[in-house]
Amino acid sequence: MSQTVDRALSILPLLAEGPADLGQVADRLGVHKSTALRLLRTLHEHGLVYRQSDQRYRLGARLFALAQEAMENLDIREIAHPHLVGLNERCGHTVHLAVYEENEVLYIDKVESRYPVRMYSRIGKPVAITVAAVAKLLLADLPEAERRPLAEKLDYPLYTPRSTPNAAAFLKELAVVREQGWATDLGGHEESINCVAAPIRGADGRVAAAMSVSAPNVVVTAEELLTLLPQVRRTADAISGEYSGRTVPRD
Amino acid sequence: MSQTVDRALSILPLLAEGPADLGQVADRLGVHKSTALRLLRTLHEHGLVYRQSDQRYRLGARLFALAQEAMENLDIREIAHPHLVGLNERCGHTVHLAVYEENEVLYIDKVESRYPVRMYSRIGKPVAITVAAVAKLLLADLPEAERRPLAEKLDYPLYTPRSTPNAAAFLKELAVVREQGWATDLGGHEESINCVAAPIRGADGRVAAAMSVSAPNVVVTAEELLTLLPQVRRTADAISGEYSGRTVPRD
DNA sequence: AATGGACGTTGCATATATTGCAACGCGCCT
DNA sequence: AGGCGCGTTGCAATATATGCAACGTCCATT
Repeated sequence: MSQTVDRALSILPLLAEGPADLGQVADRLGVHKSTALRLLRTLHEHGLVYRQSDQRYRLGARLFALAQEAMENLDIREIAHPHLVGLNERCGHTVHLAVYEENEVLYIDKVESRYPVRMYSRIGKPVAITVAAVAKLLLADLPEAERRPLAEKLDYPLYTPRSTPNAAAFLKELAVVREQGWATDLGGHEESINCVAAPIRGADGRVAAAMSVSAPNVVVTAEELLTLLPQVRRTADAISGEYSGRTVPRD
Repeated sequence: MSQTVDRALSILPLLAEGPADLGQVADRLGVHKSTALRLLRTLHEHGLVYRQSDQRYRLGARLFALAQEAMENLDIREIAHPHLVGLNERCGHTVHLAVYEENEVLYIDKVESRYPVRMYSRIGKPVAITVAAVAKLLLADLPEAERRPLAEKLDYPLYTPRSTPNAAAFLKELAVVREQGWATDLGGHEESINCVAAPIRGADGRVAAAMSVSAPNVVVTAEELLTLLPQVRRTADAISGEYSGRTVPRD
């Protein structure tokens, strides 16, 4: 909509790939070097871009600060955090909190497993949307008109033989998940990792976030993990109650 | 330099404070609503801004993703991380990694204390530059021509009675730190928290990053914490060796 | 030591993209 | 119903971003 801003913002993902010099940036934007220079300068003034000692540009520090600050203002995260920690203390496994946003599901909080074997994930990173238990819950609650086109637009990478293979299977799974009110990922993303997840609902009853407990096979079997389901649901419900303003936090 | 981009980017910190609607954004930018709308739309297309269900804008998902990617490109972080974890396993306290960038010092990694009492800090957040042990190391190594003006430009907030009071005291402290090759913060930021820090150097001998161990008085006294100094320095040196390509990581 | 090239930077004229305005549509509350 | 607040759109005016060409600097090559 705004060409100048559009160009400037296009620089960011470009630099996310790695540092680049002025010429490279100008080329990839398809603009004159002087134009690229001025855009980079503006980004620089705002701290989004940093000029390292070899004169090349890379993403800047303020980006972290902004992301961090924004995180803190996601109030669902604030409300949920103590509950996630509590659950982690009780069961010991990795606990995740995720939300849906613009065709993506992303982790916004995480409490690490207290077992030595941990799973790989990062808050802020988009989730494997076709297999993750939290993603199933979040997508299952989308309006039909949004869910179907999205499902058909997605890629269905076969992380493992148990990964969701295609849109049809995914939509079927989502229907099951919506019905039962919880979801699992049994080795669909990484062969040896299982997850159980439950939805967190806002005042309007819509799914506002989802949380999960994950553990590798070497620590607990899938069956054992499933015995935690009631605990996970209780925790999610507690968060829902607080988030929707029905209950107050206990101190 | 570029008015349009400048305005657009000014929206980001504004939204970091919390969600805002179109009118608020326009007011704070000092532009017409229609202008603000178009800027927000462009930011939206790039995923930096998200429109929540109540129509208000807040920072979007791609910002998190970008911040993450930017982090990953800081290769010093990658190299240092296992060392930080190792040190944390040995001493149990909170371990921080920080770098200097554009008149700021910021944490880029952190391993949480294993004691129940933890200190408050966030990666991505600018550090209390006048008192933090890591900041002293990073600034102490700046060229004189850069260090002095910076020191004089800084504010010297009195977090505690032991905070660095002014530029003169700070520059003196930096000279000591540069000489001895390590730094401390003994209750200068928060009354009950002490830190010991050591520098990480690149191939050219310049300080590329700094790491610290922090613990509250209730866990260990300042004297006890200081006994960890050799360990901290060994860890920092190990990272330096690997970062500068002199040694190879042991696996 | 001299030369060539690559790269970043600046001033300037042009044209294009951005701006503010005014009007419209929509939902909400009185 | 009617008025108000808010977001949205088309348009004309002009402020603004753009590409160009020239310059400076650093580095590698002859």
